[in-house]
Amino acid sequence: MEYRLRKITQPVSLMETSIESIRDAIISGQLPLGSKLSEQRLADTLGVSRSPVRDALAALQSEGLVIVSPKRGSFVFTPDLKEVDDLCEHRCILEVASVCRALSENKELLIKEMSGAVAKMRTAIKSEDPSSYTKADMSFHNTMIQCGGNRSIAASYRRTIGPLMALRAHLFTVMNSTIYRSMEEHTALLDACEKEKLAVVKTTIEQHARHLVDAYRSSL
Amino acid sequence: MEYRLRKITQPVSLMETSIESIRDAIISGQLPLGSKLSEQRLADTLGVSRSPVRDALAALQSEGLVIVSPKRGSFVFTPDLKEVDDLCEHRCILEVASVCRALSENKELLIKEMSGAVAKMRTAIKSEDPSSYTKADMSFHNTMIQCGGNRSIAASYRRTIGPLMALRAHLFTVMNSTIYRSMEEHTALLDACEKEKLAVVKTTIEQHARHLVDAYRSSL
DNA sequence: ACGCATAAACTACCATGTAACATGGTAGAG
DNA sequence: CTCTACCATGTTACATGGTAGTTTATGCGT
Repeated sequence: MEYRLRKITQPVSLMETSIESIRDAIISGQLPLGSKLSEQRLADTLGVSRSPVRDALAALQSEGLVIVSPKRGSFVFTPDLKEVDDLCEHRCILEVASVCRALSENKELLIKEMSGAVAKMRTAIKSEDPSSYTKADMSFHNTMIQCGGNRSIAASYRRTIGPLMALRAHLFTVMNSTIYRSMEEHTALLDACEKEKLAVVKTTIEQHARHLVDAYRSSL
Repeated sequence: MEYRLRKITQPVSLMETSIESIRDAIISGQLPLGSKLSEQRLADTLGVSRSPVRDALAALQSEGLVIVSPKRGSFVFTPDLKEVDDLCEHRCILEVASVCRALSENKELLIKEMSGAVAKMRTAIKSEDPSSYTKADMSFHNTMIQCGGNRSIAASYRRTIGPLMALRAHLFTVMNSTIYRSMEEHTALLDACEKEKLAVVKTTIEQHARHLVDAYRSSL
């Protein structure tokens, strides 16, 4: 007999939900860069005590989304150009390495997932849904990392991509005008992967990342 | 008017001290892999309350040295072979990328610092001081990362190298027999950097990292 | 002796209290 | 007007107690 009962979802800790909440608020741009984050105010807003909020802020600090200044307060990160550049270079390195490994060990899955993400991006553009496009974009890049099969790199990528996603949201008006170029680069990257042209893969990824730096520079 | 007063160094937070303490105990092998870490016991041992210990364990979890299992307890990490392999591959990628950038932008400093570390290693071997050798080894590798000049990569490297250092300590009896080979590889790497033979740099770093995986595999 | 239920011990999670520290404004002395 | 000390306020670092979930020990019946 099979019971039609929903599996009991183990109650996630308040700290986890706090992390999600605050991270989403930062990445979505709801909390502006550099804005102050008071433990007490966040706790009141989220309806929990200061402890899980405090733990969450510490975790988000290790993700680079928050900087806590001892005895002074916590703030949403505010990168300078050098930091954005560093983040993008780091991201490129991880993506290129992962894709290379994925192509040699997991090519079918990689192509399949990338194609799916590209399709979703296409429909998002046709229906003019920037939010869907962003989601598909993130899953496209996550696919490259996941198919690489290296958990250490995947964990590092998660901790590195947060600030870039937040920046992307904050620069969205700028990025929006370049959405077609972004689309083209994704398809070019998929094509290069299918044909296993590693050099093209590398330059395409680097080009793709450079545009975020350019956008940030021009926004200053 | 100039006051002849020494600037007051603000006392480091208890959390920082706790992190250092616990990390050192893990990396030095004082706390065996997989051993249980009770907040209460650590707090009693360190003479502080549970709060800074809790914060420290959370931070060490993000470094990969500790895993906390909700409501069950915290434990020193216990990697399987795949994880060690992933860590080493990740490390190689970061080191190779950093050295390439360092060679093109900061070569003099890189060579100078690497030479210094190699010299220290040499004297450590002559005086049969494994502890000094390990320190010099770590500063050798840190130099490669620091001279790369990418802070994002440096932060990621810090979070990745911890478990490998701990493993190294736990495998020390095995590693000890290969200390001469390790020494040779470091000098070979320095030589390749001086001559800017990037391909040699890459293969040497990969070879160097592989030995840790091999040592761990043979210890199972 | 063995399986099972129950209790006890242990754990981290969370709430809250306290005190030290940082900062900005303001009144008073010069 | 300027400079200084004081004070009010806001913030975190840390301590501590309660609670709920997990593991281990224990006792009981078979």
